Amino acid sequence: MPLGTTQKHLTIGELAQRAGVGVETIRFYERKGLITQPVRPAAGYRAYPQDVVARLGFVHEAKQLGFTLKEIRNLLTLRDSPQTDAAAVRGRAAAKLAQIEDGINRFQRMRVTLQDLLSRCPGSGELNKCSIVEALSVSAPQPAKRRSRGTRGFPMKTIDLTIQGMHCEGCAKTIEALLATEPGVKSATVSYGSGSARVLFDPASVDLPRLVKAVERAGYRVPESR
Amino acid sequence: MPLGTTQKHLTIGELAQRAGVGVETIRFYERKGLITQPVRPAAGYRAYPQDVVARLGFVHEAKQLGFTLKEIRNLLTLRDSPQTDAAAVRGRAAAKLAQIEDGINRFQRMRVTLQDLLSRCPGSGELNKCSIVEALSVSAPQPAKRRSRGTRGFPMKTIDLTIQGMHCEGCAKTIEALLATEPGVKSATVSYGSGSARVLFDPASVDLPRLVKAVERAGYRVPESR
DNA sequence: CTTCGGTCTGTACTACAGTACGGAGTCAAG
DNA sequence: CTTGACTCCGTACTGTAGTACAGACCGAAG
Repeated sequence: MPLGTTQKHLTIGELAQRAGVGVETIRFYERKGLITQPVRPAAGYRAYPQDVVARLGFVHEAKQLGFTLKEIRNLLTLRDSPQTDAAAVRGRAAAKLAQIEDGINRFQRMRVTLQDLLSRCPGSGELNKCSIVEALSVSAPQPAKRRSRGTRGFPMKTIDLTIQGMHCEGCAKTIEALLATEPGVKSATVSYGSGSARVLFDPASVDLPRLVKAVERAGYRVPESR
Repeated sequence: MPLGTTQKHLTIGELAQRAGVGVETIRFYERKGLITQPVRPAAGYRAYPQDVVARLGFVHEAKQLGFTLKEIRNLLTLRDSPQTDAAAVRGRAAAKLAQIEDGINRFQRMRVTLQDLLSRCPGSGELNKCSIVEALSVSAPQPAKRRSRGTRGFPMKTIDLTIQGMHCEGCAKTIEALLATEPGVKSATVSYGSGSARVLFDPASVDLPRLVKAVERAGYRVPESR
């Protein structure tokens, strides 16, 4: 048995091991107020009660959900005080959800643009023919601030299109990217195996014949069945 | 007219204005190697040719696509040398796309968990009845290191699963997110209209019965056809 | 000729989540 | 009683993308 009287207490190293983090991290969390300074019986060595392991588990889980350490500290403070109402915690979680959804939307926009650029860039050859360099070189920097979001509320629908003429997963990827660039299309997945495309779109603004034409222009066939 | 002989050259302030960034930012980019030190005719003042505006536009656009400044510097270096092949740029863009898709998946997993927690937490009342606090308090930290990347090279395949019991697009979204959290699943799209899920997965690591079970646990039926 | 704004350099600071290190002290086992 | 592992504290450093500021210098207009 190490120090800390019985097995009722843990040294910082033991705690770190059980919590799956580094020793330095625990002291860092202490500085940040996530865990309180434990009692120090033996010559200044920290002696932790076991429930701190669970506390660190809480920190770990909350981190997985995207909470920052500062937010986790607040969450823990709420949890520690018995008169806290669940609504307080719920509110924090809802706010974090909103943040995450914002993040997803930002990423999704990048993804669509990149897919589009990739689909139009030849695999090799002269640089100035590459859509990527070209698109980025479009100099349209705003001297003033620009704000213009929108697209809240989602009456999104899904549709499947049969596609003929694909000969590998690569073709599927190409069509996917191509569809994603069309106005009104939120996302598109194409399966080579089943020879079909699934498109998530806004029925108010999408132009179906246009989508079909775009796919056909790329060298594939879209039978008019649906 | 300010200094810099004619309007052929810009002072740092003018450049900053046209590019829509701060003066400090331009000098910061210079330190980072994104733009080269311009000539200094008048008493050490930087005099920029106009094409630097476009260069800063490139930086701005690339940032929007998620490239870091370091990556943008490499992109610019490629663009600056005439013998660069488009494949080099394409490769960078493809890598960034993969990173972004990773990010989307991570966020999506957070989103699902948070939505789930929120749906089960009462709007108010005693804290210990709140699913959020409860779920986070589950102490299951790994004592050992967990490393298990891999997944480079992509023998990804697509599969369609029939799903019964959905009653709106919301159900589809739920299943989508749920599938995305399973190991080996790269992405999943579910169509309420056609009652099926399309899963992009790594055949080497995915556990199909596990996926089916996950969907069934959520209250839907998956006929064993395929 | 003075003043006001712009520019110069270098360093320090922000947020985020840790990691690393030096030098000292301590614990338990051989 | 020595050795090796552990712990202490404080500070400095990582990477990302800037922002802020001090003190000096410069150019043009009143």
